[in-house]
Formats: sequence, structure tokens, C-alpha cells
Amino acid sequence: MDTASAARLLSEIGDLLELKGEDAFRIRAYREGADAIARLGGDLRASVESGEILSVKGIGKGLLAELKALVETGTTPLYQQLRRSFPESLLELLAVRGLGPKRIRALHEGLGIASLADLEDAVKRGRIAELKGFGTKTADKVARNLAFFKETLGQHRYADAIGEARLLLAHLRAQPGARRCELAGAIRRACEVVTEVDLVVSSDDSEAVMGAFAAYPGAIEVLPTRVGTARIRLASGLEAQLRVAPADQFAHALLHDTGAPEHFADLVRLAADAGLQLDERGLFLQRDGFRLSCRSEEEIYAELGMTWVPPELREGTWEIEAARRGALPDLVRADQIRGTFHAHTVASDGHATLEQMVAAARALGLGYLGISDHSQAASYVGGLDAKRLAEQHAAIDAIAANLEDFVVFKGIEADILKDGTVDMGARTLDTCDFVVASIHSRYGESRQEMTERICRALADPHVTMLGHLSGRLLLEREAYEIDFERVFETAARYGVLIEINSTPSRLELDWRWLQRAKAAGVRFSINPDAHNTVELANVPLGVAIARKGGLEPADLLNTRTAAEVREYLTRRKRGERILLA
DNA sequence: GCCGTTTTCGGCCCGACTGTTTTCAGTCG
Repeated sequence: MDTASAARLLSEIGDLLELKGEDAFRIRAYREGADAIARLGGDLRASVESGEILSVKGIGKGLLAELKALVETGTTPLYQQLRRSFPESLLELLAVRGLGPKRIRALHEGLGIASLADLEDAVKRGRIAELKGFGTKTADKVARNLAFFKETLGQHRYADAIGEARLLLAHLRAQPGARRCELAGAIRRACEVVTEVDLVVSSDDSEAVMGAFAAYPGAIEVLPTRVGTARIRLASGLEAQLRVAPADQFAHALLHDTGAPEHFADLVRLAADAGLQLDERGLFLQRDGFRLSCRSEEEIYAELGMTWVPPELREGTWEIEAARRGALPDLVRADQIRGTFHAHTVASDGHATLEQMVAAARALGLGYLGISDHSQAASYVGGLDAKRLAEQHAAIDAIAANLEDFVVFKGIEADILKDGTVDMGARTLDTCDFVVASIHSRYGESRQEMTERICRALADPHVTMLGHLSGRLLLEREAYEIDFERVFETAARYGVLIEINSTPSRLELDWRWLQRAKAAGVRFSINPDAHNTVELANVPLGVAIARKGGLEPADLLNTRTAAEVREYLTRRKRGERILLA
């Protein structure tokens, strides 16, 4: 039993206890215990058997007993007993927004609903509103949220999928018969959400490679598919598809399978204009079928009269035109990131201390880190008031005194309040090196109200950058309504940066907006929004999104040296509303 | 169920929003 599985099971016990209507604090104890275990890593069995795990905050005698049973038997009596109290499928309903334990129990007891299928049926028959405590509005909301949930079924976040994809790729590369192996499809294009992992392998022994693919230890099922490809399902539900191509077709297969379909279709049209035929097997002269020899994607693009297009840009929008003009952006690379901002600590809702976060950032090779805990308006996550912020600043000064090659910037993630003012007040914000302004309340406002509110916050000279602008949670919650163009114009006018939030479930500002924002004059900061040391390593996810949006090093604060950042922030604090040079 | 100390049990995240109901319950962040 690894830590991830143990955490999942503890968390599920929490869900089951909630359905049962148990004490809220007991439920929370299981969930916080699950989070603590998930962050733990290392050898779970050893630390459980030695009792050492009791030193982990959130693990006490009760959870230790559960964990002991877990590592010994793979389950626990409590879990077994809870499982027997409810139909297994009832837990599915917790994934529908707006349905909590009380409503699920009401649906179960009142209408006999025990699964998503039952719920869908009841929605269709209009039976939800009949139930006591439910009205037409609640029924409509359930219907809408159920539809959103169904839409996202079978989809996976990039951050989750890329880890599995890399393991699978390593497995294939270790096969003796495999020559070249690459990721393809949406995962290679760094799409924020993917439905599958695509891989292309060149090999002279296609059978052996496909056999090794089907025998991948992480596969739980081999799925039927067309000739020349193989398909498996992984434990997470994610599906993976492999194409095996002869060596001389590899580059074409890779180009084809990477897509996007619109990008490849554009290439096919360009080829046709030049008297060529392009498909996944090769590039041919139309007049006699003569096969042009291309060993790499670069050579194929060159034959079509353009430079190689980085996979992230291949969406069939503006990239081919730019490649033909030789005007593709020089995309930012992860190794160009010198530092980052927006990290939380135990002072608000983070799980690591200031010292731990700084040490972790240094270990990642960064040269500076901007600390920004929540502000007092975010009371439910322990937001800092002026006094506690001052204490944190003093603690940062104390740490800084012992650091020669690393800079800690003092900041705060200040809530944008209902009327667009920024939490904490001018005097307190003046004490910060930088301010991340974020929306954490009243998501349901109209497009106009939300836009006004954000633009008013942008006009506050204390605000350095705008945090997770659209509020979306991938596969969970849609972005709120905003007039993006107006926000971009306003941010550019006041010289406020827009955050590219690297949290796996956010990955926003959406890459589709980045060129428009940049054209309006906006510059950006790639931030992890880290709540523990591990999440600091999410920055490369933000880089992937920045690349997908076509951003270059000069567009980002993070590519600057600590001294340059200091200079920039100092000038901003003097009231200069400057764009990043 | 965990934590911390008051060392044996009380406190633990609370306010806003929505919808239903008519005074509050459920959900969310």
C-alpha cells in the first residue's frame, strides 16, 4: 500500500462518514489525515510500523490504527463496514456540484436514487423538484451540474496525465525492439485537458512493441482498436493509444498523431498546393507518387516551406502563417525561469513553513520566491491581518539576513472585495514588495459587475499582479463571466501583470487568451500558487501553458534576475505604472 | 478524530449565498 492509495482510502472513509451524517470534525480529521499522508511520500509501512507516523500533524492514535490495518490487509474494518451501508454507486453523486451529503441522502431515501444513472433518470422525469427541501431552482441546478459532470467524464487534467504518459514512455523506451519513442496527440501539445495519451514508436518488430505496451504493469485493460495501433486503459481510467510505424514513416506518423487535426489539415492543403500529398505514412509527389525522404518533423516542415512548429502551438490557428514567414515566437523554456511568486505558508492555508518553502525553492534552483499568504478577508483559510503580516515580514527579514544568493519578496494575496477595493488597506499594502489581487468570493456576479470589480482593483497602485483571473477549476467549475478584452486593456494601462497560475486544476489565464492579452500590452508572471513545498515544482506546468499561448521570455517577470525584479517592484511602488520592459 | 494543555476534555472555520420556506438548511470557498 503506497501513500497515494492510503490517502485515497482515508479520504473515501471521510466521504462515507459524511454520507452517514457523522460528526463534521471527525470527517475533517479523516480528510486532513488523508492530505497529510498524500504529502508524506516515502515508505508508509515502515513509518506506520515504527509508530513514527504519529509525529505527522493530523495523524493520531485513531488514524494510526486505521493505517496499521491498511498496510497489513489493504483495507480496514471501518471502511468495510461503511461500504456495506451504502450502494457503492452512491458515492458517484458527490462529484456533482451542488449535491452534498444531506441532499444525496434525501435523494436516496426519498426517490431511491443510488447512482448517476438513477439521478439522470429522475432529472428527465422531473421528479427532483417533488422532493421536500428541493424546488424547481435546485432541480434545474442539479440538471445543469449533472450535464457539466457528464461532459467532463473521460477527460483528464494535463498535470495528471503527463506523469502517467512519461512513465509509459519510459516503459516503451526500455523495450529492445523500440527505436524512437515519442508522446503525440493532445498531451504533446500540452492541452490543459486530454482524453487520452497518444504515443508513436518506430520499430521493426511491431508485434513485440505492441505486446510490451499491452503488458504495461499500469494497464488494467487492453481495449480493441484498429490495425497498426494498440490501446490500453490505465488504473486512473486514462486511456493510452500506441501507433507503431516503420522507421521511415516515424516522423510523418508523429506529425499526424500530434495534430491538432486542424493543424495537420492545413499542412495537407499546403502540400496539395505544392503538388504534394501528405499523410501519416509519408510525403509524396502527386504526379507519380514518388516518396520524399523526411527523417524528422523539421524536414517535413522544410519541404512545406516553413520552420518547425513547436507542438504546443499546433492548434491550427495562427501558427502556420507565422512559421511560413519565419516569425514563430521564441517560446520561453522552463530553464529560463529564475524565480516565482505566489506561495502560501502555514501562516494561512499552506502546509509548509516559510523556511521550508524557501529551502524548497532554492533546491529547485530558483533565485527568488515571492511569499503571498491570504489576506484577512479570506478568514476561512486563516487570512493574515495587518499584525500577523508584519510578523511574517519580520520573519522574512530574519531569514533574508542569512541568505546571500536568494531573495525572498514580501507579498500578500489580497482579496478583491465586493466593491472592487483591495483588502487590507493602503497603509498595510504599502509594507509589501508585491501584491497579488484575487477574487475569492461572489463568483456568481454578472459579467459587467465582475469586470467592473476587477478593473477597479487593477486601478489600485498597490496591485502588482492579478491572481487566477477567471476562477476556473478544470473539470470542476467553469470560468466566471468576464469581459476579458476590457480587463486586458485596463491591466496594460495600469501596468499590472496577469498571473499564469500553475496549479494543475487552474492552468489559467487560458492559453487561448494569451496572444490577445499580449497584444493589448499585458505582461505575465508564472506562479505556482503553492500551498506546500511539492507544489512549487508545478511552475513548469505554467511554462507549458505560456508556451502554448506563444509567450516569449521577455513577456514574463520570472525570466528576470532578482535584482531586475527588485528594481521593477521598487519603481512600481514609487507609483510608476510601467509595463515590464 | 486530532490537538494542546486547562493533563482529561473542550474546541476545532466562519460568513455568504441560494433557495426554500416563512425562519433556516445546505453548500461552498
